[in-house]
Amino acid sequence: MPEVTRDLLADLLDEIALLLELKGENPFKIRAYRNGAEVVRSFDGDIVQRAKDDDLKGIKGIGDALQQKLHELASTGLLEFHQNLKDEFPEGLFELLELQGLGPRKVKALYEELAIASLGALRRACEAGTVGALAGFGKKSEEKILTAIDAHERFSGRFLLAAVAPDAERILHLLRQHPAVNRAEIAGSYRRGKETVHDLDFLVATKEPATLTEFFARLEGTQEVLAQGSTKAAIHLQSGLQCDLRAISNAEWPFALMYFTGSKDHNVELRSRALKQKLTLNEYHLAPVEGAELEDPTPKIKEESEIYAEMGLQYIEPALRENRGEFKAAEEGALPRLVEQDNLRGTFHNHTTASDGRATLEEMANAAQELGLAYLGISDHSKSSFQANGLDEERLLAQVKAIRTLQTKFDDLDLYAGNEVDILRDGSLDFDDGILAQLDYVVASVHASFGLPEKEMTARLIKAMENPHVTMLGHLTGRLLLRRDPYLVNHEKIIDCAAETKTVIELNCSGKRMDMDWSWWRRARDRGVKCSINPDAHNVEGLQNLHFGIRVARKGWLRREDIVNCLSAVEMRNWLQTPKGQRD
DNA sequence: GCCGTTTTCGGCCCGACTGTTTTCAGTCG
Repeated sequence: MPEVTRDLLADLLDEIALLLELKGENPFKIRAYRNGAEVVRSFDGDIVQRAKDDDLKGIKGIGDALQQKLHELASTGLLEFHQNLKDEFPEGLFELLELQGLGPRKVKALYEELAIASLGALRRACEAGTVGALAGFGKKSEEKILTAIDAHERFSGRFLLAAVAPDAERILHLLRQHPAVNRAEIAGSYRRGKETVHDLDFLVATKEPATLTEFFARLEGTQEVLAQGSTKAAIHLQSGLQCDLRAISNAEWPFALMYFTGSKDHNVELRSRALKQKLTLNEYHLAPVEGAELEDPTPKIKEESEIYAEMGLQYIEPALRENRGEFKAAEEGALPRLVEQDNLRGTFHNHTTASDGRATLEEMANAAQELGLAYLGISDHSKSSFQANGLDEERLLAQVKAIRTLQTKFDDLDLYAGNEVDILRDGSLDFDDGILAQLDYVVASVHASFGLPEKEMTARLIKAMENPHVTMLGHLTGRLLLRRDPYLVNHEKIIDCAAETKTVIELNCSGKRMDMDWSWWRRARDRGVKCSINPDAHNVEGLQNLHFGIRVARKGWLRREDIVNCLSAVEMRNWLQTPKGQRD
């Protein structure tokens, strides 16, 4: 039986939704399952235990049917309803659904009419012309499907935030320079600060929309034009990244910016709130519903914030727009003042050539100074990470000495000597306390034995956090975005333990990690856990990732006061000298 | 399948683009 986790419950509900779509079920039933998955993902509490105990009553979005199914799944690890559904379709259909332009209806038709159930079979059928003969398909469809299969094979379809940022900012700059453009912005998940994006959504306010879609379709670096109309265009860049453009008028700007920023769930909630005020909201206006005796607020709204104001809400920052409690907070005027890039004063988890870094201690220090940081912590790997040339006791103590010596060359940059110490399989640490006590701080991380069951992995991390020398926990789940799944950890228990032991949790903002995930930070914050935004830099450029760390921290509702590396140099010195258990 | 300060039944957000169609279905966001 697979281990039952929150993600397992949520993913299974999503999969049911997909299967029901293939069956052609009632779309609202499908939505109910998708919504249920989201409720499970964002539930504040031990949803797995609640499901096991059949104690889900009263959770909004989880009705009788989902309660029963979640209970069955959590207590047995299986769900008969899901198994039966799954048996109706071959596995390969899921792959077909990932293709651009193919939805459940078309996949269903291909399967039922032509028995196509794999990418290979689909490619052959398109090449043979049998797909084009199908009702609802034609010559063009065959070509598009073949192109989509090619794209699918080349790219997984998602990209790291850090990887798309250069293209994103380049194109935004070009749009803003265009003489017919009044305003331009990148909306979508990029604006919301998601750690990976599927595409980039550009928005321009202009009097000449068709000129802009034309301009956009001819951008340098374009591999292929997917669509080009009078107000909308879509391209594939050579990197495989899809970029969409919407061209709208000045008057529509605030509505379109909000609409295309999403998230989808945020928009749905906003629209339904508008309806309760007898207003209808879309990407063009906020207008009274038909028959309502109300003044149309549209003409006076010039900025996004005024839409929220009109609906009696505090302005909700894009980072928070995930329908995870931001509406309730905005209603109560209780939204946090989010941390900003300027608030950051230093950083801790960084490597040098002493282990697997590519820059020397001195190069890293110079780079930190150039970035305007007030302090820099060095934490190379410990001896068990032999693959990363981890330091043994002798080399570590020599490094501490080197850091103290280098410090004499810097007046306005404090250097801290730390270590990224391996948490061994049983939760003990790679160095004994006598060694750790000689360091300014310690990051404790897992680098091996990823496959432990959740309970053991959680106990392993908790044991490490209970060590008084462990300042912070490094990359909590070890995930590598788009490459390696996180190992199993009970986030709730880790967060509670961090609060109790005053252990900081790292927000590892290496582009491929962004770990702990943004969705957990609000909970951690509410329990008084502090965050350290660390780039896990292995070279000088790696320090730049702090910028993305701030974006993800904002997404996690974090304020300046929740982040230890927003402390000033003096405050940090005091903080590190205070025994762990007595720290704020 | 979920939900209820209009409702326990009848709603559930909505518009642009494409291709296959002659008025619309499917997909996407």
